Amino acid sequence: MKLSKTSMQAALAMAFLAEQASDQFIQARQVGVHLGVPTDSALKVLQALARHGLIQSQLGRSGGYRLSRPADLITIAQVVEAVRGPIQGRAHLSTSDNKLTREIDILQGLCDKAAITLRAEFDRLTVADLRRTAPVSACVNS
Amino acid sequence: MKLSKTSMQAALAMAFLAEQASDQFIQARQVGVHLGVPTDSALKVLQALARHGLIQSQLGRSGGYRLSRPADLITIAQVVEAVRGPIQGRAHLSTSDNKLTREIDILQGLCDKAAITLRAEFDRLTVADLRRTAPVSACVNS
DNA sequence: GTTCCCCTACTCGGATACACTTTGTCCGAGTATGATCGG
DNA sequence: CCGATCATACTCGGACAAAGTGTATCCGAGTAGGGGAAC
Repeated sequence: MKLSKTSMQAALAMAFLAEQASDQFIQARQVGVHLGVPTDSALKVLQALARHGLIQSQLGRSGGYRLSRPADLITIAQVVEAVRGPIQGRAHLSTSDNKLTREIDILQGLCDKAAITLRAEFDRLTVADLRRTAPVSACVNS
Repeated sequence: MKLSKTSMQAALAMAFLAEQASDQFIQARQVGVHLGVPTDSALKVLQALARHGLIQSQLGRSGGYRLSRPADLITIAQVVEAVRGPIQGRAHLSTSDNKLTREIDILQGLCDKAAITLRAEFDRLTVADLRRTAPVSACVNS
């Protein structure tokens, strides 16, 4: 399984916001500097996260972004789904007039099941876990 | 999780070869017709499967392809890895000079773990299972 | 009848063009804060 | 001293170009089997 660049940026941005005071708004510019990406790119990610309610945005002169709830209540699965859409199984093949529907259905079912397993895996890790210094394997394993 | 078009074609081609007599060579043309794709496309898939030893190829006038071992000894994971490369976790982000290495490592570990889980899921289903008429959920669940 | 040669049908492997997804960048519009100006 | 107005700094949302990945198609080269001709 691979995490796209955008997903990584989203997770790292969330970790960055988690470091700040909970009542302070952080500007997209600062997030971009921290991630080493242009402000526009950071903005895209932050906007997606805000649309899904993971962070709050403040308009105006002293605006910015902050977490909408404690970091340990936000899972990586939620972050990834905010920027990549729902984690779900898909079997890419035009279900043409062939009689292969049975095999395709079986493979589709396999994809669905794998997606559920995958999402559960990503749900075990929270944004707060990204801040811990100790190896996180135990958390994922538990 | 999603299965690419190529992966689906590979799995369906394997299921098709599993239907044939075990000592009979099937031409790429026939596989293509069965899948509803051009012969060239089927050829690409079959060549990849042959390179990884999942099927045997016979050159010459009456050549073709056949399974190299019983269908119940070939898992979907092996088929997918033959055409898509190994199933492994990757965190797409340039590990620049930032001090984000800890967070990136944690996310990379999560990807690796997810990939292992995913591969195990795909290893539970064999090519022979694609031929069964009953729903295969039980197999995947067990 | 036997042997040699050629012809055909197929696979092999790379190369190339196309399509789709992902990524990066830009622009106009809207909003809240602070400063300024007039009463 | 107080309130209205303007300038500023930020977000919002869409649109668009660029890059990467996956997909489809084509071509020349090589190989095994069968048919035909010569002996």
